[in-house]
Amino acid sequence: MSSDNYHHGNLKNALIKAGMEILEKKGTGGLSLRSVAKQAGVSHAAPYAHFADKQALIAAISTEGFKRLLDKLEIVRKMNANDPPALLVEISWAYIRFAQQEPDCFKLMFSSALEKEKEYSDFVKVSQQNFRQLVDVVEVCQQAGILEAGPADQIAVSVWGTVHGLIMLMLEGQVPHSVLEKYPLRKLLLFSLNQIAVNELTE
Amino acid sequence: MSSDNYHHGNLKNALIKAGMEILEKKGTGGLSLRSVAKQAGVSHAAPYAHFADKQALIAAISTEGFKRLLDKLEIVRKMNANDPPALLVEISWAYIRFAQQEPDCFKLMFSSALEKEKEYSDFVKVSQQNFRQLVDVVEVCQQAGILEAGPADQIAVSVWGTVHGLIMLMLEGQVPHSVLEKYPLRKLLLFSLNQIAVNELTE
DNA sequence: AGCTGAACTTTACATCGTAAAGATTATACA
DNA sequence: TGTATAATCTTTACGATGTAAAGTTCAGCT
Repeated sequence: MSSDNYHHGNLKNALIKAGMEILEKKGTGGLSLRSVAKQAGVSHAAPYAHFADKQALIAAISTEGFKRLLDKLEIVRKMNANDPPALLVEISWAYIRFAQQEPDCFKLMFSSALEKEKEYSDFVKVSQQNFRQLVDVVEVCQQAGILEAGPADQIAVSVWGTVHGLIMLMLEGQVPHSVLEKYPLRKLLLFSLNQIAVNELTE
Repeated sequence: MSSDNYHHGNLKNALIKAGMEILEKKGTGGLSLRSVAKQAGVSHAAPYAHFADKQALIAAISTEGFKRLLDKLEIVRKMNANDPPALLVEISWAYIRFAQQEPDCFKLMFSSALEKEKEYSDFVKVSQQNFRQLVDVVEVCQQAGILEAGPADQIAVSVWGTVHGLIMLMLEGQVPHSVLEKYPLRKLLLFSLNQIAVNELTE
């Protein structure tokens, strides 16, 4: 807090924050250990006091991204708790919006952890939390009769995959322009969700 | 052909091939320009005679991966041309199998090109070709009554997203073990496709 | 006050992408 | 056929990167 040079006090979190800032400004390409250290105002080897290697820092940044995503989804979930059709649509839409607003962070979250089978237990934990929330939503929708009965975890994977695949193809520029001109992203999402839902979801 | 040191003869393709080999053996982390050059038996700067920079080589490798995927899908498409339900299932399954067999190549294909808006026209071309094939399959399935009528390109995005998202979440280790133990991947695929299909798809 | 260990810096090194200049070969044109 | 020119490849060089090792500073305990 007071001292300047040594014992930053909370360098670990400062590095994660610095990493997210660089990710926003410079994208994945600019995310080097040294640049993160510089952004946090410490020497280039300082991160090694808190992270085993670059992968570990990346994992921590991904975990932070996951937490932010979780928070956003949670808010949407509470706001639409007693309107299951809207819940399904809006939580999916929030997922997509997050991916659009922080594309580099989002891509990092889904392209890092398994590099080596190092556990990164925080990452696994928040990932599981995310899935559990999704299963909850599915169960609510099942009880409301807008998703078919059956194993909620299996349906959750199916729904998640559909939404995740859509935004991924989008971010990678795989969805042809001709399609995007005709149907805005929100329409594509609604359409895909309607493939899954038993009753029609509308705006 | 004959001379050894200079004028390799077909270095461009040799580099692409070398890149795919390294991708299989060492994964994305081992894919450096220098390692690719060494694998092809040339000096580390030789690739610059054929590729503008590393990104361009990566794009070429991705394009080659896309071609291989396209070939596999084409074979499956021809084998199941007059059995639409099997066509839909098997071409999706082939997509997933490819991703499982060459995960690093697959991930590269869907995580590179847009780095800068450099055109990489070959990549765009083969990507469009892939989408067109998918639209064809969708239309066949619509005519057979196993996919609902409507704009085929929109449905194609939906189907592709579903399959792509499923295997992506899988490769990134996001699908909980508990789910995988209960339902093998093929079952999860069938389940997801059945969410979309109007008539039941079976084995 | 002095010891100990954690947090941070400095130095060093191998590897990376890439630029520049030199060497070698193929090709086009006289 | 001989030679200029361009294409292909090598060599050398440089800055940036990840990381190891050793040195420095500081907090807290005895």
